Amino acid sequence: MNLQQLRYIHEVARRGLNVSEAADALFTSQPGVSKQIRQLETELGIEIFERHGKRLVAVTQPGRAVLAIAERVLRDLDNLQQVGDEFANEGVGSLSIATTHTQARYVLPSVIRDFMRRYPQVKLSLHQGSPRQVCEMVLDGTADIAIATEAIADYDDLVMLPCYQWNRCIVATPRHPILREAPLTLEAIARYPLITYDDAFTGRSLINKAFLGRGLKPNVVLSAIDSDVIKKYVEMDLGIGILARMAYNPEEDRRLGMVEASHLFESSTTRIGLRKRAWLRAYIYAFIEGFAPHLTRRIVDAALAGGGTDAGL
Amino acid sequence: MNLQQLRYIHEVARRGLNVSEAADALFTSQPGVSKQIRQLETELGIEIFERHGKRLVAVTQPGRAVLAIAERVLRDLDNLQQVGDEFANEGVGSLSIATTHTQARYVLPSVIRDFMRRYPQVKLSLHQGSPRQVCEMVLDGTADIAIATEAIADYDDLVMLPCYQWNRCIVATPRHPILREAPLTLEAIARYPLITYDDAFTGRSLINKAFLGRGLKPNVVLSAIDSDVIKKYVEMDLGIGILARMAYNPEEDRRLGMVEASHLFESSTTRIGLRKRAWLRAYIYAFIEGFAPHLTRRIVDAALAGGGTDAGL
DNA sequence: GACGCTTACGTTCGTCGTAACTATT
DNA sequence: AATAGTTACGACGAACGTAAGCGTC
Repeated sequence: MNLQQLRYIHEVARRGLNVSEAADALFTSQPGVSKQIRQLETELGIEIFERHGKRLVAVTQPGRAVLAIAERVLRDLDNLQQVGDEFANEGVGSLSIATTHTQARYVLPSVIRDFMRRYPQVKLSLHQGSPRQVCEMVLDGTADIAIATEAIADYDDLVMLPCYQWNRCIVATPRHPILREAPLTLEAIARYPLITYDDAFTGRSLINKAFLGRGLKPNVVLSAIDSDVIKKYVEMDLGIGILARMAYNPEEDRRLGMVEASHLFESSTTRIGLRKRAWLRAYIYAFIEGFAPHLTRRIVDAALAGGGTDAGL
Repeated sequence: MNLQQLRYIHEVARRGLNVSEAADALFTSQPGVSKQIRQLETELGIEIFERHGKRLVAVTQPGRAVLAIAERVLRDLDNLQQVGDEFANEGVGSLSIATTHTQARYVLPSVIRDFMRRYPQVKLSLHQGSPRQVCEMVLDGTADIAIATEAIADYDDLVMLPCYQWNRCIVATPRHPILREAPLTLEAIARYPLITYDDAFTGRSLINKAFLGRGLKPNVVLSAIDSDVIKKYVEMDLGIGILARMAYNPEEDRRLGMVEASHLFESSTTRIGLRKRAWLRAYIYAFIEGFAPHLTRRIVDAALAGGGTDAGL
């Protein structure tokens, strides 16, 4: 048994049981991969892949178990490399963050500025995507950490740590009557054309839920995946906007009026997502703590090791 | 990086940093081990071991991290082998149980009889030891599962699953006055010479606690590690015995009188201990469920994966 | 007939073990 | 002086790549 064999079966499984493709991806020859796989199967005394004649057509039941363990081993090898990098060159390295627009634009800038000041030698990269994409980037190693609000619970191999809670506000053109409603109600909001986030983004699900709970059918005329688009169209008076509170800045957004709407919606929790059992470089812990001060190294470690999710909050 | 290297550093660390000894244990040459370790260190870019001249004297800080991960990888390789064995030969294999006297003698016999009937092809072995030894047998792979009551909480790499609760009784010669005390009190018990379990065995800690809680100083004239010894000396009227309730059998123990004492002591919980993230053969799940019916495969798997300990009960 | 996996074979690279050497206690 | 680890070197074996063969779609 050796590591190559584990890499091979993993890649073959990942590539839809196509050995040739896997071989290419691993920069080696197809017969080599084929042979190593058979060898592993012989050694373990089981078939990992089901074959129709010569073609691989499925993963057997023991194969699934083997693949699951193999994957864990490969992740751990990654972790070993990480440990090496960490100590060989403390403070030097890279940090890849996958996140959504709202976080990247309105929440992270100050955190990142502080982080870059403290770790000038860390190459930071920011990948933007949907909450789902963001999680998958972490799973496949493209990113080290994910930051998002939605759709982020259903990955077995991710640990999700709550960072902060936030709620929404209503924005409209400065003299819009909605700004003078007191008290502000969902019914009042539902009377106007609405502009807000796309489904699956930035807590949109809780917006839907609130209206649904009162039997209201909001007239969403435009759904965007980012706050800036929403603001732009609200400025043009296409409708009123439901915006994440942190996306409104009285100085920048002088052309918009704003009223708090926290009492109308459940608050959303933004979370950090990490690969389970990952080994993190020291500066990653620092970044996390910079973003969510209650997430100390101790707490993060505990969550990474066990399954305990909602530590803190 | 390869698996040998991980095996080497693990064995060297385990053997007190003695490379020659590790080489012997791994049936290979000392220079080979030495070289592979250096190679791994070079590849990772760190020192795993601290050297004084040529001698290894300590594990460095990164070394600790590396060793921890390496160990996990090696365990996973073990698991792979297990998966192979399981599917290659379902129902054939071995099961090694590490436990203490009380369990082996009074609780397990019926469980094991049923198990052997159902899995005649499984070679069963029973290892007896102190609770601490029992846990260590599981950690180093000598045993698959540990069953014990005491001192079983403080191993990070073990998952402990509660199986059943039990309490104590008092045994004495048939006409002993303690048998007629009503209600039975700790004060009454403390008046007589006592025979009970050794510290660190069979819930002794809770016996101490009960007396201490009432400010009593029991006169323990003999502490044994097994129930049979206790009974024997109680028969000889050297004192009265505090015994695990399940160790008294009215038919076998006709020469002893017994009274319940559950109301005097906290009840103890006997637990099964498993290595975290172990891959278990199907019959092991069956054995566990035979012993503690609430510990279904689902529950055991959940506990093995995460850290969640006291599932059930 | 095109694509995809396996078998066969020669080359290469890596690992292992022996022996000689050096450092530590 | 003895014990323990490193360096050096030669031999073996395992893995790889190329080329040809066979099955499946």
